[in-house]
Amino acid sequence: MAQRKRQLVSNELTEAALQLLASNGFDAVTIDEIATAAGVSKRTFFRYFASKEDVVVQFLAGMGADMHTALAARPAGERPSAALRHTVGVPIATCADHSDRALRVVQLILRTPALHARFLERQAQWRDDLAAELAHRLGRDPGTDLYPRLAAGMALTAFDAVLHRWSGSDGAEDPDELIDRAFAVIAPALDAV
Amino acid sequence: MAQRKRQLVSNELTEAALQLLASNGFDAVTIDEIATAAGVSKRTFFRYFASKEDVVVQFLAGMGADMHTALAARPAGERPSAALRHTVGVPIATCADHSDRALRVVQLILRTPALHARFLERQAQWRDDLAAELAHRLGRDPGTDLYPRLAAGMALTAFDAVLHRWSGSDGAEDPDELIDRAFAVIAPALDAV
DNA sequence: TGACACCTTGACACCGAGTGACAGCAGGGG
DNA sequence: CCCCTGCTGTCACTCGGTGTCAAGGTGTCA
Repeated sequence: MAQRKRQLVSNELTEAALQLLASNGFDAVTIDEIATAAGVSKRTFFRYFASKEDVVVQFLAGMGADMHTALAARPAGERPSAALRHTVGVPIATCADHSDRALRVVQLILRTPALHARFLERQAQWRDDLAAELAHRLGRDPGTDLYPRLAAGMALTAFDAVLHRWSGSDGAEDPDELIDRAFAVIAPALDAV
Repeated sequence: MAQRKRQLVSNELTEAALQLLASNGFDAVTIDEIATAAGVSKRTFFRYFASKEDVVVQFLAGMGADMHTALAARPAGERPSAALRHTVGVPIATCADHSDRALRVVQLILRTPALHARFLERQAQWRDDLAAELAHRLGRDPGTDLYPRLAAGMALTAFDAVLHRWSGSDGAEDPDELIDRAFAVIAPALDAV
């Protein structure tokens, strides 16, 4: 009961925030306005989201965990380029599925410096997680070997480039094809011993 | 005359900020404290720096421009891996030269989420600049070709990994050797047609 | 049904980052 | 000597974010 109500209020808040921020710009909207639009108080907003950026970036919250589990689930002997391509494919597929909303959110993030910074911070966290998983997967020591961190960074660089192009083309370009082209570029480095 | 005084106040502010932030932590120091320590008012602080993060991150301000000009100065026929390795070598050399101060600043940035986010934002700007220069250099169209953005991203991934290791080892590891090892990993992708 | 505990909420006060406006104070040139 | 310019401190203000407290709804047990 209480859980469902919490989820309801959270959705209401996210809905109001996304609509207001996307149409008026990030800085022109105050948290009081978002909260009022959702029918709650400013104090309640901060009981659901840690910051103004959070209500937007949390939209991409599960992606990190999704990628980590996706990488862990790949067959053991698979080449790193293939494993990472499927890993990065997970959040991209999520975007493509909800392309209407995801596109608006991504464009808002990439165009707003404060949001972009938070997004990059989250990506850095993803990179650390993927690097740890890769090191474990390949039996490499992350303390002395640069490869895991570099490989995870390259995969996320590809992810970022694809996202950038996808948002720049207003969703016209096919994300899956873009990933394939990006991984064709970085694969030689990922698979070289 | 006025210019020299401006520079003097700016240095005073940076000095006070770096010392206070490094010893007390980013969140525990207010701008009033920094300004008072430098002998000016809070309002004057904001006439020199746009934000609390800025006073730390601006320490790395020139690096972006330095890398851009360094890349533009490389011989035309040089392989991308070699050109980018020298490009990334510039800010690393700057760090190594002022290793005492640079190390403290980098460690502060990597350990403080707000600073890390701003730093990543700045790196993203560098990547855009380097990608544009690379595209111009190689005669590629950045509108359709993913390579320039990916190559710049990989080079900065290497930069980031090196910085991380350098700061994690308290400056014990040799940055130049770390870059060489990192570029040995990513070079196959940079130089593949 | 009533009493109790628990959770959520709004109201209020508060702090710190950041900005706009204004007045005062230096120095440099006429 | 005066005026113009640039820098500065003060003040008042907005907004993001947090701690506290009292009030209201809900579920449980007797």
